[in-house]
Amino acid sequence: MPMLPEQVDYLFPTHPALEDYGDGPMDNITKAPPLRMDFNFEQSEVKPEFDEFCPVCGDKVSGYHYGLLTCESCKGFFKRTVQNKKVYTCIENRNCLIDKTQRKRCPYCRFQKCLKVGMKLEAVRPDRMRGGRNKFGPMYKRDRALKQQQRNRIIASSRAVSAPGNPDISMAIKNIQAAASKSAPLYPPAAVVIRDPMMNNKQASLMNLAQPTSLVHNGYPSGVVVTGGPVSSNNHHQMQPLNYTTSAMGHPQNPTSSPPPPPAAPPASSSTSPLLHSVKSEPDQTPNLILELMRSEPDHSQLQAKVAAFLQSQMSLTPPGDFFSMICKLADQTLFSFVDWARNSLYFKELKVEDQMKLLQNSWSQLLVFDHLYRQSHHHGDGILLITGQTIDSTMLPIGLAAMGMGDLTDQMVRIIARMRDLKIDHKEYVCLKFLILLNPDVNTLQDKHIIDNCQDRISGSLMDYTMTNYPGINDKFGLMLRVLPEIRQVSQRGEQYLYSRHMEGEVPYNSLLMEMLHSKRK
DNA sequence: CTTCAAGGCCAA
DNA sequence: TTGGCCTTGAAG
Repeated sequence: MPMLPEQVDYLFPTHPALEDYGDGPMDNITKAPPLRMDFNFEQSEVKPEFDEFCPVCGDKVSGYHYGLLTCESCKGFFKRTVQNKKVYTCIENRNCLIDKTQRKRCPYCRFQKCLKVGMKLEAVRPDRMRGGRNKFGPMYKRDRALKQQQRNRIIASSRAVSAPGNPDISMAIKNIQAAASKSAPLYPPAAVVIRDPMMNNKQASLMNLAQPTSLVHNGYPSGVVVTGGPVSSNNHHQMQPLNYTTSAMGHPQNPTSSPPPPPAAPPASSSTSPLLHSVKSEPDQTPNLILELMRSEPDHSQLQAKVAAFLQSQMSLTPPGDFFSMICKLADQTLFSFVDWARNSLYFKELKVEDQMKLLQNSWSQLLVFDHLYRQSHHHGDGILLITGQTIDSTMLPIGLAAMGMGDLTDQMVRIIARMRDLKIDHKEYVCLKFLILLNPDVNTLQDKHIIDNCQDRISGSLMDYTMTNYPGINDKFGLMLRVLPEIRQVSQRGEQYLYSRHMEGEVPYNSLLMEMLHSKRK
């Protein structure tokens, strides 16, 4: 058990279970802007209230109870426990999972979790007086205001991250979510930031390491460095191996992007493949379909700068050294960019909203993993390269993974990166594979499965043409690339498990698209 | 007056 | 014992 915080002493000095109280993050409550998938972005005042989930068990929140938003049952449980000075014991290892279905199983762990998420003992009245208000009233009010503020901030940032010509990602998500809310109830985003005191030191040092020494600092106060923006193209040398480029036809959205990378194999060899000539665009031996797919690509420099700027804006809102929260926020922003990308991309944008929703729910984590691993496969320096262009110390990342029996997840990712590197997957292939991940015809109950089937075939065909033409030296590159995808899927599924575990421990920082996606599948 | 977070009640 | 619903009463 973590150390007792000083606050507990005056909170409830007489409670018999006191020595077991967790690290009650009393003042940590809720850096948690709700961002429901079916949230009304335009009219956020319509009903933002309690559209959240209990941080203890995930049930629906009924209001503020004893310091924070909880469900009715945990409110009652907490009240009974404190009023009656109940002492529970755990018959397991004091780490029982508390969720809506299992919360009755172990009152010991349930109460510990109540304390851990920040329910306040002193809000239970010793005199049992009814009605009225207590000293937490103003706090609830502040919290409400803070949530609203955060909500607005997220809306703003999601808009900022979206592509210049298509600024309304909110609308996209709203549309998609409207469909989702009919079918799949969404699960509990945590309302509370729980910091792991055991981790703070390591995390703090990690954040220090996160500053890429070679990048310009731009005068920001801490941590985040904005790189690779439209006017600082000389600062993103770390991204150069990424081959983030549009095709030779010159995409209008990418006026500042770096020059196209030479294919690993000489394009001249393509002339030996006369069968494919009819689908080739002459200048770079790329099938027209792939050039079309490339048009949907966001401008990387802008995306990088915007995500980095968002991260910077979040630094002040995140407890210092809370590395995990920052990574979640980073993933969240990346996810926003993927939703926006999908929404505006060839084929996908023509699909029914219900199908779009299902495809995104199926693929979001794979897209995140694939994007991340692709980036690493082109990164040859030390550490892990983030979408912002920063690098972090890779030795610090498996924190928590090993403890959850996922230590080999890192190994698996390293292996996949090595394979991707061997295969020399370039940016056009990356884009094709992204589409293949997104447009998965095997997702259940798709209305337009045949269309998606057809898209898969066309993209696969073009990708095969492209690899055979441009990488004749790599035997069956196409087939080998496709064989990476199941592994990506496996990693993403385990990643979701990991995220879910952290979430159930109340450690995922804020209600986010990330959490909504995570829960949309679990139902 | 309304709001809403306390405590209370009681069927399951 | 649980948890959904009810009653209360100070704050605004």
